[in-house]
Amino acid sequence: MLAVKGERTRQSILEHAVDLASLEGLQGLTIGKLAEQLGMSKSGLFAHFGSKEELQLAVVEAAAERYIREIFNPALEAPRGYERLMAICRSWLSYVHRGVFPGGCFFAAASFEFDGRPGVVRDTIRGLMDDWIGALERAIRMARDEGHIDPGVDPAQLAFELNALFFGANFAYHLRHDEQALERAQRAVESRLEALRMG
Amino acid sequence: MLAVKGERTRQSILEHAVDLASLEGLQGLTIGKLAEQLGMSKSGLFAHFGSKEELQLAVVEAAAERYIREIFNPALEAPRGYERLMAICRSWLSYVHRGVFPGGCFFAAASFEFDGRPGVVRDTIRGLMDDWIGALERAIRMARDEGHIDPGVDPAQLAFELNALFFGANFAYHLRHDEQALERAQRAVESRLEALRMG
DNA sequence: GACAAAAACGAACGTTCGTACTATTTTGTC
DNA sequence: GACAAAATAGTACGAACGTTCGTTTTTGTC
Repeated sequence: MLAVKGERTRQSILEHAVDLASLEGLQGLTIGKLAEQLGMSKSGLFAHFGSKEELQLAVVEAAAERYIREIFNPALEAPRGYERLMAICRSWLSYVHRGVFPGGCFFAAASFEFDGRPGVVRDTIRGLMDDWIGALERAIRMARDEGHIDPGVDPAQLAFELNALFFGANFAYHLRHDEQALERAQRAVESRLEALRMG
Repeated sequence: MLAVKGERTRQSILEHAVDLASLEGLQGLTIGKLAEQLGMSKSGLFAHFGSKEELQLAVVEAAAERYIREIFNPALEAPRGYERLMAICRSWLSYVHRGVFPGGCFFAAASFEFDGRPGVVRDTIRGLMDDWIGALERAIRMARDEGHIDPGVDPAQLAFELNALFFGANFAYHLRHDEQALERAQRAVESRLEALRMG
């Protein structure tokens, strides 16, 4: 339990705001609606952030924390190398299946929402996505350096492909209600990685 | 030139609206902003559609026409089978590169924007995406039936993977400004298809 | 060129948006 | 329990939203 009440309230606002934004988008996320759903006044909520843009930034940060907690950290328990790389992939697909964000992957949605709107929010999202792809590349490089996969593999290329499969799975699962989407992605990931496997 | 003036105006509104929506989203597309950019009155523009939702639906339809015209039809000139399948893939990636929609692929953005919002707009987008994936599957089936690729291929699986690569390319190219994104996608598509090729 | 129909306009509606203030309540500390 | 500080509420604002309606302009037909 945090020391001050303000910080506690702020966190619970953000948890709810992340869920709402994953459904309605960061633009569709509105201070009035958020305050109403939380049973507090617009101005009281507003005071925690000072502007809509600051709220959006805080929401993006909170979503990133949830993302790391739910996808990345669990996978770090797997031993570095091939296993961990595979654990990250499985973790990603299970994260969609578990419905960590009610509207599907927050960052896939935010990426497409903001890719054409210059500003701080866009820059933050881009930075986080760069971090994510970078982390994926690092996991690939580790697997390569441990001698688990073909040394000729291009980490950036493979990270691109894996991430594409994740986004594609999220799309098919959430928009098309394709129940097999996650299995399809899993199958594609496995056959791609198995083909690179060594030893 | 169309017979009636109304229809001409409607079309030019929609062409502009599609561009605007690809940048700001279908929700961010606003009647006032659109009217201002076109130098006409809000009410005059509004009268063409009767409601915001009808405008959104018309915009989605107009975007679909552009999509088919720019991606699909050109690829139909290639002979059916492996060549046409590859032509569709190339066409898709070049469509992103040519900037057919200023904010990146309209349907990738619309899919992620509306996947959590029930309603007619969402249903329409979903139907169009089903059509698109269906068309991709058909092209794959043709290539298979012509004996150009491995007869054991699962069209739905391969269509899923190709589409994922397209969306992934759009994401990396537009949000991350990864200039190599399209080449990466091209490379992934080619190696996936070449591995299936026969004869 | 007359004239009905179609298209575009201008002004206003009620609502909601983000934001700014001031007052009130709640909190943590001594 | 007093008391300053922090948190929340209340009210109001100008702007923008989608929408309605009556008027004016433009169009196509005879």
